[in-house]
Amino acid sequence: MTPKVSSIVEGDGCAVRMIHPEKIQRARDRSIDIREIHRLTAVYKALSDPTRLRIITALKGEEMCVCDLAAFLGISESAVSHQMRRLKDLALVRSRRDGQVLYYVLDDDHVGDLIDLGLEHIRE
Amino acid sequence: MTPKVSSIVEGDGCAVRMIHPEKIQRARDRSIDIREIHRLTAVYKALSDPTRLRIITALKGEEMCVCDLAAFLGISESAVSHQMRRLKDLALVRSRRDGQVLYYVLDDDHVGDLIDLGLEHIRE
DNA sequence: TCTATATATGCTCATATGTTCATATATTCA
DNA sequence: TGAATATATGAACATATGAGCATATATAGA
Repeated sequence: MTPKVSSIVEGDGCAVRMIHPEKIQRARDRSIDIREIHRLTAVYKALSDPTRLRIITALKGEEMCVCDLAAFLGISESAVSHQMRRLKDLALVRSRRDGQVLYYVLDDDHVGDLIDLGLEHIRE
Repeated sequence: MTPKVSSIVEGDGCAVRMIHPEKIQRARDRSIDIREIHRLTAVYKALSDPTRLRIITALKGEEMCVCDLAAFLGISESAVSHQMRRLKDLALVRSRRDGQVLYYVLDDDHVGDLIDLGLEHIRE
């Protein structure tokens, strides 16, 4: 099969080369809304850092406070706090205050599931 | 419940503050091997960029070549090629050559599952 | 109110990342 | 073999990111 190049000219005047216009059209048809793409990448980004991933796997078991997470991870409490803020902004964790201590928990089972599925992938 | 701070001194001579030593121990007990952590973060990192995520969702439907992906995404073929290399290094895609054209496919159903689960998470 | 403790925040720096441009490689066809 | 096409690669650059330090806020207890 010899593919034939078809070129179209876009609105901005730039020629765009495409070999299979129908494939491109189908890709557009099944594409996910760009806002969802960005929210999705934000979630994966949260899981894409070793520190954050270790935090999340730790929280998969039970709630923990900043101080204990810092001891578990071997990094400063400030660094943990920065990461917790990110995770909180993404609604992956939520906190519960008991006196001076903030306990963090996973906000959602999906997060744990994502990690389990990822593990399954790399272990196969 | 008033937590009591216990401090231990680590091998390097630094005092580490911990409120719940038993929580830290349990977190250690259930912790994932650090090598797996890094492989896992690499996979999530692959999904954490809008361009790559759109590439993967496009390939969820059918195989596509660099040229068509570039047209679909609206970015240069070089940029696509760089990303395909990353995805290939992570074994998320594989390629099939037909003449001058390289067709990429998802190498693994898990990747698609990861995305579906992520979508479920953000849509709930 | 004053002090101690637990966590958060702003700033900064080193490093990582994504894209572009120019160039290289690989394949097809004349 | 030489030209054209499809993709890959390397260097450069702008931006993003994670962590540390200093400082701020919040809560508890004296």
